[in-house]
Amino acid sequence: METNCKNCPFNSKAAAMLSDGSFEQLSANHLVLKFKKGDAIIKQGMYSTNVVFLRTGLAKIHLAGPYHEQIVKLVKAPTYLGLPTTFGDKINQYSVTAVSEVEVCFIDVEVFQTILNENREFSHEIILELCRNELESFHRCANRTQKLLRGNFADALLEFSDRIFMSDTFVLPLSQVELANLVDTSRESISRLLSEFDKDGIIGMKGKQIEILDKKSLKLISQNG
Amino acid sequence: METNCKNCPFNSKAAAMLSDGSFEQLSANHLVLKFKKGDAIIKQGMYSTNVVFLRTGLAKIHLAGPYHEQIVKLVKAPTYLGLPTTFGDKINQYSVTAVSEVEVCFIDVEVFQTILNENREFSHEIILELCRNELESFHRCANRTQKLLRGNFADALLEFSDRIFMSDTFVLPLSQVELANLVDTSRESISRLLSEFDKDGIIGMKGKQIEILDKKSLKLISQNG
DNA sequence: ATTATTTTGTGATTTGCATCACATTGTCTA
DNA sequence: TAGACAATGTGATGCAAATCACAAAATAAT
Repeated sequence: METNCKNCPFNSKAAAMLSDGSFEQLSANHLVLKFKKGDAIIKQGMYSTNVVFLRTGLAKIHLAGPYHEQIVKLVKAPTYLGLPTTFGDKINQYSVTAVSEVEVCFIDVEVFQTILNENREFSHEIILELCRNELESFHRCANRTQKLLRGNFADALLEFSDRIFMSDTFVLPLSQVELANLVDTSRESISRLLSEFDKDGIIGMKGKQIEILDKKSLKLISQNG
Repeated sequence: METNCKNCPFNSKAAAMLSDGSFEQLSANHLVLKFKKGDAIIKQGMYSTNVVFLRTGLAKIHLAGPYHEQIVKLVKAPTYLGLPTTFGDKINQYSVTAVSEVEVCFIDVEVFQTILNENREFSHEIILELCRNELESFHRCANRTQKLLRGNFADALLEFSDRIFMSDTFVLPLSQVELANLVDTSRESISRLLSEFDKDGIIGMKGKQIEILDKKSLKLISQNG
């Protein structure tokens, strides 16, 4: 019943593709910007006519939920952001905020559209990426709602380790409040859980520096309560 | 903070488009089938090389969650189904089951691909539809996890009434177990909630026949606890 | 029709986690 | 280098909803 990266049928390619053929037309028409940790890259509710390509760094996708801000996911370069909003009514439907130093390209939708029209491979990759996102969303949502807190938080840690940083040691990229909004709990529960995992020798923690000591256990916790 | 259809920037078009220009090439290459309520149209884990177009009827998209089957959403014709799986490794990543009598077209991916390549408008519409789905997913997930049970169930009833049946009276398309799996609760809670809403005059209920008597209240419940 | 089997209704009990309420530490800034 | 403000740690309490445990309907099967 468990869902993880191994089950995922896709690997990201669309992002890397642009460096291939159609890069030239693009490079003349994009704007590269740097953002600092905490800066807003895309703001929900704002008008925008750009697609954003995250070149380097980490960002969080978040949106206003009924009661509090919801962090949908943490994304890592390279990836496209803001497609849904720019193709729609051009009002951003979610926010994206830099979580580390970040480099992004702002690409005008018209230009992006043109490339999409003229490059079948590219548009195919974009479709793939969107399909992948949809599936990911389904599974993420099913997990979040069915699993207990411990499992969800274990998942978050595993994702940081395996997908985001690809290392057993990393600095927590989010505050406890943000972690709570990512995993759908209270800040206090995150605090308690971190202490607990640390005490149980599952992770080592000094400040925001984390080391995954017992990935086996984490995976077990992910599967059970 | 509330998210509902009014906030949704998109309206479904891609599905209807095929009847336009590129319908001919398609009609020679598709297979129309009928399914009865309860029949599996797409089965998670099965190999498939078809895109499915739901022509008429209702279907549920569902997948194996960590602990029980999760109903992602109820969909209504016309819509495409199974894109993510057919574009990926051709293993269905979710199931789709008929919830009413249903007519579907099975379209070979190759053919679908060709149309996509040769028809920019169509491929654009597909991209739009996928973007729309992604946003919908985000919001749905944020709501499900943040709202209390009453709010979520109120939403489900409102969605049936406003989006699926477009009428204040309808027959519940799902069993209580299914409703529970859609709204992330236990079957018992659904039963209690239905009784409660009935007792409070918010809905009228005889068997599975439902009438929304007080939509105002339902919307209030949706917003608060 | 009559039995079997799946759905539904409703109480009693348990529990995971939010919430409240502070103490403590860490981080900016003037 | 204070002083201020934000981020964290941790206990005590409360509550929404799951779970357990059946009875009663409703459907399906024979």
